[in-house]
Amino acid sequence: MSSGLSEGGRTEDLEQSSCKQESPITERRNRSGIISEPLSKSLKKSRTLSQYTAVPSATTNGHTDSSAAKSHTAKSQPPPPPQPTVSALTAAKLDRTLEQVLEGQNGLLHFAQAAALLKRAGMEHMLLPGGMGVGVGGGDAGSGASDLEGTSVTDAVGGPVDFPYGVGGGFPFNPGLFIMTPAGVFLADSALHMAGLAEYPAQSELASAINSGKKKRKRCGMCPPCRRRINCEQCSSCRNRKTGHQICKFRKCEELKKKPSTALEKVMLPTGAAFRWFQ
DNA sequence: CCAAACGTTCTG
DNA sequence: CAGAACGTTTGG
Repeated sequence: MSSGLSEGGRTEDLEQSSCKQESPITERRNRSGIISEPLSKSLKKSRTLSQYTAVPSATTNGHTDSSAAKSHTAKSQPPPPPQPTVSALTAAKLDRTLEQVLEGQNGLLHFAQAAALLKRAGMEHMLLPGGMGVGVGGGDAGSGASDLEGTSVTDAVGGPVDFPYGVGGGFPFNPGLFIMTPAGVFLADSALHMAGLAEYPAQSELASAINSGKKKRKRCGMCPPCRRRINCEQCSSCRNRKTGHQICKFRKCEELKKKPSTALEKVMLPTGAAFRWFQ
């Protein structure tokens, strides 16, 4: 599969090549090792929504579409900028704090991510009543496959194995741990406490913070610009990085381009269909 | 402490 | 209004 990823014949220059260390191009890295600065690491670890939502369509076992998911990710994307936007699936490491996760999604928590967190916190037994073998927490989470950039994230996290909602004929997580709102799914406070993560800001806090526009927003990590991993080095932002302190224009998150107020209104779950606890 | 990048303010 | 510059926050 390593090579089968070629997106139909796209000119996979820069972006893809970064997966394969042999980037002939300017692998310019500053002293912190950033190659043309591929986003903050935290983002690299986030997962795309499609990774979760792609499953339901495949009825029961999501194993079917590793390819479907792929084409899904490579959504139509106007290729205005110099480089093509390859669906560089962001690496998935569970090694994140709740806050990071929360904020990473504009304050909304992917319940999959929440689940992962809870799992890390040793709550898998509660999440998975039947104790279905979700072998995540163990190996891959920590040592991690450290980085499945470009590899099929499906295997890593969010895949049917990792995140088997809908697999065993039902949602394996305890609904009570989550709070569903039109704006997304949050982790219930009780869950936070149980997981020993209560110290993290409650969603309400976060939400309000975001609402008031106080808190610095973060990239969604899912939009094409976010998935871009290299700077164009041509736009004004790139050229004026010294003084501008701005991310490459082509990498500027679409969510962040919007006004903070409208950002929250946007539901992260396209249809909400993915969250039917009862079915 | 430093780099990266978001938000705000300034300027054309 | 768009773009540049600055101030500030955030994460390593």
